[in-house]
Amino acid sequence: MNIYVGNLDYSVDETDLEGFFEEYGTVSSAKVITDKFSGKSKGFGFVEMENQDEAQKAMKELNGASVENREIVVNEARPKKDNRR
DNA sequence: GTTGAGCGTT
Repeated sequence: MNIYVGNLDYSVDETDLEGFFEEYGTVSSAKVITDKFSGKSKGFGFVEMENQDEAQKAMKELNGASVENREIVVNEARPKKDNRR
């Protein structure tokens, strides 16, 4: 299961992301997208979970969750190669 | 500051 996490605060990194999702299941990988030139976070990231069941539960629980004064958005990720900017 | 690469680049 590939999960998109948006509206992240810039202070949130992939370690934090993984921590959030680990509470609901096994995280195979977590990533926060950062601008390669400026090094700034783009404010979104991705989490991959092995168990789809847990992934959905995590999405449900974490979507709209407040972290660092922001409400994060969690849903299934889009295909990477098909639509990237 | 919202869907992952990277060249040049922000």
